[in-house]
Amino acid sequence: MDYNFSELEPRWQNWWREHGVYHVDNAGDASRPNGGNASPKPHYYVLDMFPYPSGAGLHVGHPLGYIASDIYARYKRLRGYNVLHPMGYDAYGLPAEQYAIQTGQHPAVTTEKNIARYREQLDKIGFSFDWDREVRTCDPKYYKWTQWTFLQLFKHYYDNTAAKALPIAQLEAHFAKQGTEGLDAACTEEMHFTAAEWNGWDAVKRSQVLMNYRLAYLADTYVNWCADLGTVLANDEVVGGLSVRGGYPVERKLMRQWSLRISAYAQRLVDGLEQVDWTDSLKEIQRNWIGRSEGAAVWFPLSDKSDISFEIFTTRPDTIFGVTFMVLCPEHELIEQITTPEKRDEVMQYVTWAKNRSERERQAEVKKVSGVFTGAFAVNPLTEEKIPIYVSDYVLAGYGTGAIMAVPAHDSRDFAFARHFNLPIRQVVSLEKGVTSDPATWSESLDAKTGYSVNSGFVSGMKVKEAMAAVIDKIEEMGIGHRTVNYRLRDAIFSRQRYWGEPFPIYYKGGVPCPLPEECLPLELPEVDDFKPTATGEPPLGHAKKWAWDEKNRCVVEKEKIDDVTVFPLELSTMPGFAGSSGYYLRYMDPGNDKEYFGKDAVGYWQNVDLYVGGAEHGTGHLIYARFWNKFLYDIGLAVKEEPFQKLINQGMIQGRSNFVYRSKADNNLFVSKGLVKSMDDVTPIHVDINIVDNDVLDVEKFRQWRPEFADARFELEDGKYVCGWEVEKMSKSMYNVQNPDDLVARYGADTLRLYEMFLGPVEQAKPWDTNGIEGVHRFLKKFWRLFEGLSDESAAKEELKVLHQTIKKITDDVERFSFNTCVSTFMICANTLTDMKCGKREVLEPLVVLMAPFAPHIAEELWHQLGHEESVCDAQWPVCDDRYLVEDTVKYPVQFNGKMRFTVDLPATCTQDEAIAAIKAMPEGQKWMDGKEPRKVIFVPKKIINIVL
RNA sequence: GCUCUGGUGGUGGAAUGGUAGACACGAGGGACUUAAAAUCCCUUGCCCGCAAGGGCGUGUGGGUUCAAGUCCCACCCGGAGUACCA
Repeated sequence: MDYNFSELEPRWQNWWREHGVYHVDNAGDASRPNGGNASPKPHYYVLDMFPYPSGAGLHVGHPLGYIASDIYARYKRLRGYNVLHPMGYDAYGLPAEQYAIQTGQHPAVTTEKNIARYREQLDKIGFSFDWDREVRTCDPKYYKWTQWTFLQLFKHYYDNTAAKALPIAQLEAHFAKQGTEGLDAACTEEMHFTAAEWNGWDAVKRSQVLMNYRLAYLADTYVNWCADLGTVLANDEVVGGLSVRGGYPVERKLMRQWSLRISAYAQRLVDGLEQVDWTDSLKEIQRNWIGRSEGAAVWFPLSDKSDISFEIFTTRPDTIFGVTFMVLCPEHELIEQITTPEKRDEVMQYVTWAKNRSERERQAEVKKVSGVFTGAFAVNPLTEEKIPIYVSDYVLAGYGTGAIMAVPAHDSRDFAFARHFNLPIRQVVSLEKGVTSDPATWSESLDAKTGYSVNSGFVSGMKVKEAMAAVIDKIEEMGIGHRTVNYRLRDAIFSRQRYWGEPFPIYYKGGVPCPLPEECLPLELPEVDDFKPTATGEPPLGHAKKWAWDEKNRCVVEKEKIDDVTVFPLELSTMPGFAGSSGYYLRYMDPGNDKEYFGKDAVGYWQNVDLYVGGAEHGTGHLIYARFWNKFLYDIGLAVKEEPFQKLINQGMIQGRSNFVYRSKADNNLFVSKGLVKSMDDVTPIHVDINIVDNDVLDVEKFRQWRPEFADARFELEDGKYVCGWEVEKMSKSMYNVQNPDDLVARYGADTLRLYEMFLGPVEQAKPWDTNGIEGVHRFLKKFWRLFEGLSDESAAKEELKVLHQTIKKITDDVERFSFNTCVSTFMICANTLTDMKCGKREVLEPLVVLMAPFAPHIAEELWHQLGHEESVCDAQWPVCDDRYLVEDTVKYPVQFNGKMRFTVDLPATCTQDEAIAAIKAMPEGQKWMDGKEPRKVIFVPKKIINIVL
């Protein structure tokens, strides 16, 4: 019987579903249908980044990571683990809403449709997902807990002393007792007040103060406003001044928005990277994004109004003797106060200009120097020198204090500014002790943190590192500054002026945001008749008729009923895409729970994700948010591990491989085969659909049918074939290089697709999709199948068992290190060898089926049952390598002379160095290369190599 | 600019300091067949040579080592991240 994948694959997929083969229980969890499985099995959690179900469906790049994780999940299960391997959908998002604006189709409808399509595609590939645990971020039963977490964030603040989140009530108690005295908490701006002041304030004032501390807070902040999307965006959603989604321009704008005080967790987010098993490059991406830098905060007083001073941050306190000017960012609040009357117009003009520039203009003109003198002077606290204060947009409002001390000799930006405005440049660091030169002759500043201080008072002669410490000590002693750490990481803007997202469980009572009672969650997304902003510029929820909170009856009511007595307006923004994806991995542990986010037993059992697989593009977004979310849930006692993802693998992007035909410029109907193109100037390359090209050979008939304008195309063929050119590009519709997995499953079967995706190369590496090799993998499966046609119960020969155990060893090692491409090769080698040996012994083939099961589950399940088993191969036992079968009597030694390999020699495994040399001397080849000389040195590595140095 | 990656046949890739190119694809040749599909066999890094054999080869140049694709230094090229972060 032939290998009939198209019959066998759907049959087993049904069987798995009917038998609930992929259903997973939490140990001892009585809420599960079968009362829980209290097995002593160790647990293992394998997770894929869940997909956003786009309208285009899956292409061949999406399942790459899913296949890898599925192999590992199945492998772990065969090794006796209780494996959690769930899947769901990141179902809220911009594209569905943009589509709704264009077509009027409700996002819920398109999302539902897209999910169905994704599911259909996923099912065909034979994954071992436990679909009973599916989550969708747009499902009220799910987003109830997203909203709930938001409320907890709203109700907590971050206590730096305790280094964790604590309830707001505790903060209120602190204020009532001692004001801000003794408080070290993360906040938007430093506040100082007494208990008496606090106790005297009314509820509105108190709520404003508390807002300064809440982990989810409402504040006027500079946000990334994208007019085309009609919403604000988080920093990681903007690249180069354009929105990641859609590529629309983004500008800075001061707006009142919800934010998450993720910066409070910056240090823990850095520290946590030490505990996880991620690639160095990904950890580096996160470290860069968090951008921790150590330095000093120093107060500089004004020279004429010494009661006014302002704080700067510097990483180079050692260069304080080289400060020749100060710079404030255009948004700095002191500008108004300090600018001298005669400079006022000029400064205000500059500030207005700088503030109105778009992000993109600013970034595009980084090299251009601009700025203006305020007329005011500061005093260098260490030198008592009077130094001018400038305003320039190269100082950013969002970092540090928005003010700097400029040391042009040792900072390239300050250097450029000084050169432009003709400001003095003073050298205070030199590479060689005491050796200086005239900075006027320099072409660039000396930025390196190495060398020695010069011209620097009491630190002159010290090494830079020592000088830094000495200056900080001095500043602290003088009480004008202190050692400090700054982070680049900004708080995450959490509002979106959008429809298709989680509504905030917040209503406004006299302008004061109030949380909905937790028992009233979820606050369901209302219906609107228009997905665009309202005429007055409100977000789409402004169109909702029933969108007000009745405090008394605790329910959502019609907007007309708003009286600001018992019925109040609800928040009109919705949450961003990362809200729902930040904690989904925890929900999978206990997806049906309607009392809690997830049960204590469930999280106690599964702990955290052992293996997380997904794209590296989430390095600065999702992976930061999720870690933050998890740490917060850890602080409030829900999560049990501080880091959510123990090990993480980034699957490489699959690029498209485009094919081209070459149209003659002289004859618009003539297409020249690639080998016959003399010069690319004579032809126009045209993208051609890869589905009508096979091994770079064009199907000319299909090409004529492909598009009407090619109906009577003529071809210049080589060897009777039209050969196409190719190039690696992004996989996209417009390049006609999108490969749909369904087509391949139909043609070769899911097992072939799975093996082929793995065979393509290392999972983590980016690689072009090229269908050319898929035949080889398919041939292998047919060969493997044929081995079973000669199935016999005879006992296997030693040599046959050796092949088996070599394979067991190699596959086990390679799966452990996620080297799935070499696993496929190993299977091929094994099948080739056994075919040559004509080995159909059950003793050999049965364990082999188990080894294959994670990779090609359908064929494995079929053969497993043909071998007489009733249970699924998923629950078989992973074979163990027995080293006894691997011992060799003889070893084929490569023999090197002076490090160059010359020939090989078969020697007994027990051979000693002297015996080996004697044997080599006895051989004609040995004599030839010895050339009558005696070895000066011999390196003999038993069972590896012999190197003779002459 | 900075950080991280990667650079090996015609192609995808293998090689965890020890025979570079496993395993595949493609290409060439052959067997079976009326023919095709399927299957099987041989050749296939480059150069010299009929062959036996030899030389050269992992981006470039140095180095460490008995031995380097692998480790170290410098440089060149591609990809990704980030970008006035004081």
